[in-house]
Amino acid sequence: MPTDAIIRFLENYIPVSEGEKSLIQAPFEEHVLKRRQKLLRSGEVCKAYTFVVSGCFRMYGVDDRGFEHNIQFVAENDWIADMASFYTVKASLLNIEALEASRVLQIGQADLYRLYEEVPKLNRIFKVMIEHKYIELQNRVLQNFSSTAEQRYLDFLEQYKALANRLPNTQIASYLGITPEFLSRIRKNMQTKR
Amino acid sequence: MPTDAIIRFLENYIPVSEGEKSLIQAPFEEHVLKRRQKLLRSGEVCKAYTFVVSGCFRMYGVDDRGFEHNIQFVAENDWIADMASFYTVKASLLNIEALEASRVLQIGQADLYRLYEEVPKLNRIFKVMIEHKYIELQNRVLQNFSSTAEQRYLDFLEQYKALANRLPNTQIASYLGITPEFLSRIRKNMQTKR
DNA sequence: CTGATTTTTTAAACTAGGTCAAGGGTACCT
DNA sequence: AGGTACCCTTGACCTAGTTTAAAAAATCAG
Repeated sequence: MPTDAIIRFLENYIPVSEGEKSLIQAPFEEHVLKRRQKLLRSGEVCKAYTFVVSGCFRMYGVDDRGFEHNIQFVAENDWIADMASFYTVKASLLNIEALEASRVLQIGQADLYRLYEEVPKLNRIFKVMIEHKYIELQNRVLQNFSSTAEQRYLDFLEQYKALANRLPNTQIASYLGITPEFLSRIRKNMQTKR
Repeated sequence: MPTDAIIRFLENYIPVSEGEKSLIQAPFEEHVLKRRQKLLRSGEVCKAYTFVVSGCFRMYGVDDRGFEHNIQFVAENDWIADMASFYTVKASLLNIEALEASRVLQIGQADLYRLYEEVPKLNRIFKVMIEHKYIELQNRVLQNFSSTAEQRYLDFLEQYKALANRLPNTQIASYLGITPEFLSRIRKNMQTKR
């Protein structure tokens, strides 16, 4: 069953009984996406919390000049949602797009809130999960202090080794907040250094 | 009682019974800080979750060249902690420093975890609280996309009107990721524009 | 296998923001 | 009242990263 992956994920935090398992698994719906297809478009309300079974997504915003800026990448066995939009039920400023053909499981607001009631320990699990997400985001902010773009690129490669190979450099540049042209120059520079 | 402020804060989320109130209030310890005094130094483990009763703090990191970068400001009726260090019990990369004479209430890890058991609804409240913190941090990341420093400064003034008046411009510059000199130039420019 | 789309690289001109150095203002401590 | 520490501003010069444009390389869909 594809929802087994969710249970495995949750059990990394706290064990879950058989009865709870079926309660949890029931409301999730499976979806298959092609490369480039979107889970969320800015302007829409983010109506679902998404678990990635396979594939890879980027979450990005668009600035006033139309440039895209990646905020995070999410691959298999992780969750993605625009929490700001999901919890406030307001239009999202973000987009979520598949970078590869992907398979996901989604749960809507109403179902998730019902689950919180039926399986109260989910509050604890999701609290911890969001703490992890917060820490990850804070590390992203901290990383941006490393003054030069080259250092940030090296940090990125170290932290997301596995992912980095799957991502086009244009996407990485957008994450680092530089142009693809400049990233290309950084890479060239790094070669001649060693 | 100073811990009443905490109850008022929690009741913004979910009502709390009298019995729960005293359970919650018991473990908090009050501390008074002078301007410049630190709640947390990088290298230490963040051992306490702090509620600000009055005053104002900045959380900042220091880059490899010794420059400080403010990550967030927190004023009265809000919480501050380095979650990364608090929850992982590892050395923090951050500092927390009073920008004004301040009064705080602190709870340690062990006490907080015991409280989560005694008053399970705190899991729900803290989950929501951390969601809010996450959203705030994500907005910070998004705001940084507004390409020019001037736009980011205007956004900051709009979002933190009240706080902005209390903060020296050097601190604001450090938050915006620019030098105080350049912020000064932006401000001069804005005057001549209108 | 092939044409089409996307990605990566190069290079030259340009700009936002940084650096360094110095002067003046303000607030607090004693 | 006077000193010390902090804060804000200004100017001249410098550099990391952008822009634009164009071509080479890689990847994808049919």
